[in-house]
Amino acid sequence: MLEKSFSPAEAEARLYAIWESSGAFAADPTSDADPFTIMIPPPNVTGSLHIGHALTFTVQDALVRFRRMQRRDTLWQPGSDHAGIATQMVVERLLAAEGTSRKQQGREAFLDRVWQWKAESGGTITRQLRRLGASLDWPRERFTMDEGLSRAVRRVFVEMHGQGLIYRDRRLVNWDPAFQSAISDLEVESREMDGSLWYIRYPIEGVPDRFITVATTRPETLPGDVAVAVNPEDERYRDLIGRHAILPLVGRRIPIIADGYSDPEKGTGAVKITPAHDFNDFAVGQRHALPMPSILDRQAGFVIDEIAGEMRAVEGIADPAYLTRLAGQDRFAVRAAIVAELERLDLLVQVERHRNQVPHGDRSGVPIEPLLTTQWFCNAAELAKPAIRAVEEGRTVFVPRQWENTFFAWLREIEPWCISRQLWWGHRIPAWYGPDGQVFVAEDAAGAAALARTAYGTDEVLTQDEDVLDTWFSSGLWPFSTLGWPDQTPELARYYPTDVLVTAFDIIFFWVARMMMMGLHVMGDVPFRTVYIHGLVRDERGQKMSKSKGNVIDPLALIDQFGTDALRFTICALTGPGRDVKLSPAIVESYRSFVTKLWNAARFCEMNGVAPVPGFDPAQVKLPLSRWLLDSANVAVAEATAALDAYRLNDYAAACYRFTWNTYCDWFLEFAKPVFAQGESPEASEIRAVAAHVLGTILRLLHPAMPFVTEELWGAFGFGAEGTLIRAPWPKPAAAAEAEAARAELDWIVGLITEVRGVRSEMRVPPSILAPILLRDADAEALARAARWEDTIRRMARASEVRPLEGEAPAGSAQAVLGPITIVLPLAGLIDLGAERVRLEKERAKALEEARKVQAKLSNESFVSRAKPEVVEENRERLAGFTAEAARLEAALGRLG
RNA sequence: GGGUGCGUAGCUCAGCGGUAGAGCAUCGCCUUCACACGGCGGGGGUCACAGGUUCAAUCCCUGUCGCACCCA
Repeated sequence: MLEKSFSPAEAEARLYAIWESSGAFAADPTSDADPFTIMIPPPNVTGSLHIGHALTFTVQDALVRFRRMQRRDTLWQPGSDHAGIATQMVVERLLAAEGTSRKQQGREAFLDRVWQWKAESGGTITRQLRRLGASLDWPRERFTMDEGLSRAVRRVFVEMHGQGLIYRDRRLVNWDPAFQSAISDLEVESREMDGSLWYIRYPIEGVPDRFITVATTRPETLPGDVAVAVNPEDERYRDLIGRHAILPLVGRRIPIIADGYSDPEKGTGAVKITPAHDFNDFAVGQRHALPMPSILDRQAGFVIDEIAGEMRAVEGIADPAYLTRLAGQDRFAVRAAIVAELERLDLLVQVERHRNQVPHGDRSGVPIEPLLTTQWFCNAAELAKPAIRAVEEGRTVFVPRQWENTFFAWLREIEPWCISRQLWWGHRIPAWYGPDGQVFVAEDAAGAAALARTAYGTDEVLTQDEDVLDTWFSSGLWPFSTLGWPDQTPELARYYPTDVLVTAFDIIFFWVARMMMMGLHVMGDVPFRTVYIHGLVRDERGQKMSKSKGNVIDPLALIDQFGTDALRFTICALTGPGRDVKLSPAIVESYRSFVTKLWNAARFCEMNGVAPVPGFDPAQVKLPLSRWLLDSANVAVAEATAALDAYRLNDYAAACYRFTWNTYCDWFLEFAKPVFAQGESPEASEIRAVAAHVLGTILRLLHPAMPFVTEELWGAFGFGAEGTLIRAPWPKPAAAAEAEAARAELDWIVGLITEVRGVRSEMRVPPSILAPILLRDADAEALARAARWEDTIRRMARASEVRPLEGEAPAGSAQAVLGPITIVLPLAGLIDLGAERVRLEKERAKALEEARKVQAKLSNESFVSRAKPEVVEENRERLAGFTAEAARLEAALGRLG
């Protein structure tokens, strides 16, 4: 016997263990079934399961379970990435708490410590994914720093270096002073800040008392200025072009140049140019072949080494000793000092309050400093071309389609990708330097040594590049490195390209684009055929969840409270393509009712002897009720399948919900009750068999969304051994015999019951009072149906009997119109005849209003002549229907007296 | 500033040329032997606004307003 209620916690742990230990999640490379592959977007090894994970992994698991049931050889590849910066931060914090540091420990000891941390704490999210029911092929779990994946990284690096797609360059990069590492454009977020715009006047060389005033948000970079730029069209400054200004505080002469970058409308129309500390200025500097002295170091402290030689004292304008004293100070202290000195020298014209966008490191949270350094770059523009083409040609398709524009927009104007990071945790760059600085790129030290021997003719001491690669470099290889590449494994041949990548839009640039570029370059084919982009999880007010807002919802807390199935079904029900999901505990609680409803329906079945019948053939059923249910189930199966095929999880959930609750529970089981009450009869045994069959269909349909409760019921009913629903075949529609007739009959019964219930409820007849149902103007077929279903009608419509009306309707009856029939409910003394008159008049008015609208349409000459004939015909029928209904209601009113 | 998406019942959303729908919430009745995490019934919408196309517009087009997000 099923327990009175479902206990999620107990069932989840038990069933997951059965699935996992029985190998139910395992892909089978030797299978001859069609493969279906999803690569997990590898979560950070430092991560723990948050609600966004719950969304994306629920979607993935639902798709995987669906395809597995469709007999596909399913590989859902698990794993995590090493999260260079995040992980290094975590371990550095640990060291700090122990009173030591990364630098004190040294590289090797530090890396040992990170691996130790990973072993102890790194598996959090993989444990949590099991609670979500995720059916990942765990024995295949990979980590981006695994030896195999590291080998793939080295191989790709070496190959691409050989092809000129990876190179060293001295460029301006986004420098994170907190991490003291370069970061990529994507790891920078601009934040709007309250700042100031400082107007500073620079004296013009050789023109006493003439100044040019520049406006800047970053006065601290002034010592690095190498020019003042004005727009060539700007009349105000035309005569100054070609002259020189004297750089305040420094004393160096800098040219006044003409460049379109300078916007006459902004500030004063004259801008200071600091190529080593601003991306726009860097471009100007390149155009005009200007020097690029740096005045900030890796800690964003002030340094004068590169300008010291050109500092000179100029009376009232520059004093080298002042700048020298500032050396070593932080950029913000230097800003204050420089502003103060300019003010003292009367070179500060004014200060305006100014809102500006300040780039910040997305992880460190500190302002980013553009810094001129030598780094490794990847020629992303070149790699982007095949990726763009693949999407243009539909070899990879985004769902929903509009995200392709986002993808294109970013790839079409992509900058070189800075792939080196000044960190220790990550894939060390496979480049070695000879004594003269010559670089040798090889997969290992021996390979580099061989190259060096060829170059030098002797064995020289080589030192490996200190830096590591951007984590996304290894993540970009994920779809094939996890399958064994560079080895040509059976898995690689079978599962690449993968079928679908599931992720949120915020990761299109970071990861999707990089996998596309790397996959096409290395494998010569797209990494996935479909990219399904889902929304983000928000709170019930639509706000993005964040720790600082305090509105985060912990998925594990929801699971503890309501069960995994409730959370998963909620997510499915709310996940339309590209739609954000607004989640709250209350909504999960309300969907838990559905889990409970399913459980109770099954329990009711069990109590009534419903059990799977071996060899049951749906095509052989005779009763209209059986045929109607099977036909309805076919519709549900078709809807659910189509919705999952189209990644419409919400439609899938709704189709299952509707069929289970509104059809199976509300009508079918109610209709079945009188039959079950008969005990043993051929009729009852057919209904029991059909009930079991369709319950099995429901369990299979719902399994991708609610794996645990469905699996539990599957086992309890003996549809299969415990834990085998996960591998049961996905249901297919199977035509029910004479479904049309069955549907007509059941629809009529449903209509009759609904009408009677409505009248009784509106006339406030208590359910305890039974009243006859008298049918006026009913034809033989209707009367036969009423007779066949009398028990059911009596039960569900609170009727004492159902029979044709003979003679006149008893005085004081309530009436309702059902097609050509008028339903008469003799309730003299029980109802308020005035209220009944009002009710009937309202009904009649409604029918007349509808008839009037349709009539108006049909009276329109151009409608009749220009609309499609079937639409015109349809409206003629509607008019006839409403007119007849109004007439019957009119007659009913007449009978009221 | 450029782009994308969205404004439909109190809330969350579906519909997308011809009858405006669901879930939740709400109201009324019902402790009927699966389920009160329930059953039955009801109310509730000038489909943001203004033009246009069309026999017909919530749906297509244009513009306006509002909200959200992305990029600069």
